[in-house]
Amino acid sequence: MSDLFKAMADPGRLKILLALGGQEMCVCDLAALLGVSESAASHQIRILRTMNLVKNRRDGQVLYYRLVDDHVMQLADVARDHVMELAQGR
Amino acid sequence: MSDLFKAMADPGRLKILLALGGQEMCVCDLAALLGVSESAASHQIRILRTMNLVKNRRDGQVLYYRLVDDHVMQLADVARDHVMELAQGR
DNA sequence: TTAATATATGAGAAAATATTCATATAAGGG
DNA sequence: CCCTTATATGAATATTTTCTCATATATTAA
Repeated sequence: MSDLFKAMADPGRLKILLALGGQEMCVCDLAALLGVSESAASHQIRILRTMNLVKNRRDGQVLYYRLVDDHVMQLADVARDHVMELAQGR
Repeated sequence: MSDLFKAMADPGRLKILLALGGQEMCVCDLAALLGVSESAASHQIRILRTMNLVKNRRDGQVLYYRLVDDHVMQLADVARDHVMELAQGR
């Protein structure tokens, strides 16, 4: 379980996951989204792949990534609630 | 949001949080639970305190820690589901 | 088959995190 | 008061993680 949270614990990886909740994206899109090199984006998405949070589909030269299931979005929803409630309380 | 996941991304901190879901515990209990020094446990719980995941109550010399709200347990439940489903699928 | 593009990966440098050890604070008991 | 216990914290070290750069693989186009 802590590995799952670790996968979501990096701001870049979390951005990737949230983006993939809305649509498929390739590595180059993700690199642009994060403002990092494609190599760095590839290293990050490899972690998400290794942990079975995302899977891909090849279309020609391009690999399109998406979430494997809905748990990531559920986790994000709860986390958002938590953060919003904290922000309220001050 | 990624900070919240980061707090839960360390196996020791996650153990602490899960334990505190069931009952209040002091630092020395937590150190024993994790099998680490009380100093190390204190450093870890400070992170959880700083991130507003736990709060404490003093009773004499002892500080009893507990979760601030139910979000942590909700996150743990979803994470558990995810991990179990993965384990099924192979 | 060669060249070009997209992605993956290994090795090492750089950055972040955890642990240990020493010391500090806070409370209670003699 | 001093002593003990519980916890906190700072600094240094140890460990882990992320990024960069070079190179490898896969696919398509020429």
